[in-house]
Amino acid sequence: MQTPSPQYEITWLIRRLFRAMAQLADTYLRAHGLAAADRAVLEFLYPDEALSVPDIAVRYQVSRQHIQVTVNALLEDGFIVSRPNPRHKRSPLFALSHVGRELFGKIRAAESELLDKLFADIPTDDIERTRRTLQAMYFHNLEQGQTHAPD
Amino acid sequence: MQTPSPQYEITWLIRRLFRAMAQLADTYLRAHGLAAADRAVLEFLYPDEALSVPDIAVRYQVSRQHIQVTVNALLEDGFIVSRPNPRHKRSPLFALSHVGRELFGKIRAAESELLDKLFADIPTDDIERTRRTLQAMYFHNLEQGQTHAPD
DNA sequence: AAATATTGACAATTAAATTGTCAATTATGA
DNA sequence: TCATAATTGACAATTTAATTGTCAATATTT
Repeated sequence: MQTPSPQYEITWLIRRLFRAMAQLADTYLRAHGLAAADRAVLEFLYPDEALSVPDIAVRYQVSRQHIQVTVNALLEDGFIVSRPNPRHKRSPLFALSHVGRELFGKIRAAESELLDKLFADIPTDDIERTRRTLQAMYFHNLEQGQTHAPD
Repeated sequence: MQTPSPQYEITWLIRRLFRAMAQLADTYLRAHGLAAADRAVLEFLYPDEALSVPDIAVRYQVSRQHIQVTVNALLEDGFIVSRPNPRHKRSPLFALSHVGRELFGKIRAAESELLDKLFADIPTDDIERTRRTLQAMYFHNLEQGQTHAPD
């Protein structure tokens, strides 16, 4: 009945925006044969980080078995490559292949056009503050947050 | 390789935060026997709005059949009540029951404590700007956005 | 070396949602 | 007004993303 707090509205908007974005993303990800989890994996590897399957699962906060399947498929499709892991002899590290990096770059480029339109009316300063606020929320969550580790 | 634009980071953070929030919410929603879709329906009705099943489906951007099932269950559990719809004789409007309003109020109260902690370090002005920015993104999306209407 | 933990592979299951279909209304427009 | 088109609720089947469980192999720790 009362107006909800801005904090509450932010969480509400995050939920609504996520759905809207996911729906839009699905259309163009499918065009490349990718699902949301594939995209997440490529995204984690894009900053030239080589990660193991359990590493990615922890970051994505998803079961390692799920990421295992995703990674195996991406490997099969040639979007990522495996290399030996100095810290675990059994569990290799994965990095983007040339093809994978090119693909993800293309996706990012297409998205950046959409984003420019989406943020066209919003002052630069507000964009930066929004980024900082969400970043702080995310850090806060990582500190407190229940780790997804039933294994 | 280059630093991503703040716009991109915002969308990335929305995706990550959604997952983190959903995981947390699941734990306390389950305690009341509710799923995410139940919560969404109660949330849409909380501002004393009476909506039909198709109305809710459009707002939640989800198939009307899915909401139909959700609404039927909430009705059965006594969290919502139906009343005649002056604009459609066949499709009733739904509103929160006393019990439903009380339940959702309790959920909101519990959440507001979590939110206070989450936003504790963030300046009020930044919170308000973040809200406005996300709101603008959401409106923008609603205007352009592909309506989910395969029916 | 023995005990413990992690990992990959595979299978079964769950949960949220979509899609399809049908009959009954309800709205529209010629 | 009457015929036609669209909407709605009910039900079923299917899809998809993900979890959970289990096992053997390998690593790590004590």
